[in-house]
Amino acid sequence: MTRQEATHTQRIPLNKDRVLRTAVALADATGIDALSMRRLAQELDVVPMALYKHVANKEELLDGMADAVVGEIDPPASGPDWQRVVRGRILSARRVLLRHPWAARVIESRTAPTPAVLAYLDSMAGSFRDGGLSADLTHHVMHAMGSRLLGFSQELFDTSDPSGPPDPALAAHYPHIAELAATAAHDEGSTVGGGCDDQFEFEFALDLLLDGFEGLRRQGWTSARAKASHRP
Amino acid sequence: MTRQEATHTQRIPLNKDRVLRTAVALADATGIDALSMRRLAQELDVVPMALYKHVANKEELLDGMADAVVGEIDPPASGPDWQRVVRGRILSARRVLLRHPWAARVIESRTAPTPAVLAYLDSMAGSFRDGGLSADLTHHVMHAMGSRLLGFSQELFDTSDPSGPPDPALAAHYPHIAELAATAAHDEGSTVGGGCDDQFEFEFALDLLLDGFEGLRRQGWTSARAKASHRP
DNA sequence: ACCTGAACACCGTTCAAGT
DNA sequence: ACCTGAACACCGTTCAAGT
Repeated sequence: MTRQEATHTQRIPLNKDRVLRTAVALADATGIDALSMRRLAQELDVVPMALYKHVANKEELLDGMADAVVGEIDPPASGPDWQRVVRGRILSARRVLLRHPWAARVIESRTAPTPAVLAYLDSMAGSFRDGGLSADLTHHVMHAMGSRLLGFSQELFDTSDPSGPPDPALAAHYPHIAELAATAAHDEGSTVGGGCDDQFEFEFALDLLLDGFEGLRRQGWTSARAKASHRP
Repeated sequence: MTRQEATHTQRIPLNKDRVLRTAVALADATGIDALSMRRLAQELDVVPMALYKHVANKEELLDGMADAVVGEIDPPASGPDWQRVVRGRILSARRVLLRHPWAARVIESRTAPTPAVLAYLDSMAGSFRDGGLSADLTHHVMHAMGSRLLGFSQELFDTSDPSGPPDPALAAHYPHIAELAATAAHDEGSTVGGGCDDQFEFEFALDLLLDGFEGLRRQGWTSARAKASHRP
C-alpha cells in the first residue's frame, strides 16, 4: 500500500488552520526553502490547486505561518516590576523563534505587519506604559528593541559547531575575531561543546537595554529634552 | 536598433567584478526577488550559462553581492574617543544598508560569514579593544550589537508612508500602538511627511547601548563577576 | 578547450474543461 | 457550483553537442 493510499483512508477535510499548521511543521522539518505550494499539497495529500481555496497565494500562506508562530509567544505576565514582565516575555519570544529557525526571516519579509505581530507589539508597548514609561519614551524604546545596530543581525559567529580546530589563517587575517573566539572557548560555563553561550549573550544585551530604559524613566526623560542636548 | 544590438557593439569582457556590480545595481533597481540568473545574464547581454564561468552558482553570487555591499562601509576613523569611532562606523554601515535595502536580508541568509563581513566585524572588535574594553567585554558587546531583541527586527512600523488617516479599527484593536503612532505624528521634528524619525530612533538605540558599554568598561566589568551576580 | 543550446526538474499560478 | 488537470511563464543547473 502506498503512503498516499494510507493517508487517503483517514482523510480529514482541509481547512486553513490545518494548512498553516502543516506548513509550519514542514518548514520546521525541511527548512523554509524546501517549502513550496506543491510540496505542501503533497504533504496534505491534496492536489496543489486545492490549497488556493484556503490561501489566496503563497504570500498569504507565509503571513499565516508568521502569525501562527508569533501566536505561540506567551502572553505577558502581570506584576509590579515592568523589567521582569518585559524580560519574561522577550525570553518567551526567543524560545519560540529558536523552535522555528525560519520564522524570523519570514516575519521580516512581510511587507505589512500581520495581526499577531501587531498584537505582540501592542501588548509589549502596554507593558512599558504600565511600568510608568511615558508614551514618548515607550515609542523610542520599542524602536530600540527592534533595531539591528550592525546593519544586519545574523546572530553573529555561529560558533555552535566549531568543526575542527580554529583556522590559523583566519587568526592571521582577523586577529580580533580570533581573540574573541579564544575567550569564548575558555568560557565553557554552560554550553556543551565550546563556542558561545548564546543565551548568556542574549540576556546580556537585553538587560543592558532594559537597565538603560529604566535609567531614562527615572530621569523623567522626554525626547524634546534629549533632542535639544543631542550630540552634534 | 534593438537594445541588445546596441550593447553588443560596445561589449566589455565579462569578469566576476562586472557580474557582481551589475547584480548589485539590478537588485537596487528591481529588488532582490526579481534578481534571477537569467535576468542578470540578460542585463549583461550574455547567455545565462556564461555566468557560471564567474560564479559557481547563485549562492556564490549572493555571497559576492553581500561582500560588495559590506565593502562600501567606511573604514573606522582613528581617535581617542572609542564611542565616537564606533558610532561613526555604525552610522556609515547604516547609510550603506539604506542604499541597498535588500542587502541586510541577503547578508543574514549567508550560512557562513563572508570575508568582508568578517573584516568588518574584526575591525569593529578592534575599535572596542583600542578603546580599552577587555577581550571578554568586547566579545559580549559584539554579540549585543548583533542581537535582535524582539526575535525579529523588521525596522518596526514602516510608518514612512502612512497613506491616509490612521485606521480607527486599528486604534481599537491595538490601543498602545495607536498611542505611539500619535506621539510620532505630533513630533514632526525633522521628517517631512510625519511618521517616525528613523534616524533619531536608530541613534537613540545606538547611544543607549554605547553608554551602557562605557559604563561597564569603567567598572572593569568581567563576565565571571557578572555571571556570578546574575539575576536568577 | 571553450562555449552554449536544449533539456531537466522544479516553481507559483491561470484557466478551461470536467464533474 | 465546485474541483482539478493541463498549461503557462518562469526558475537554477546539468549535460551533451557544437565550434
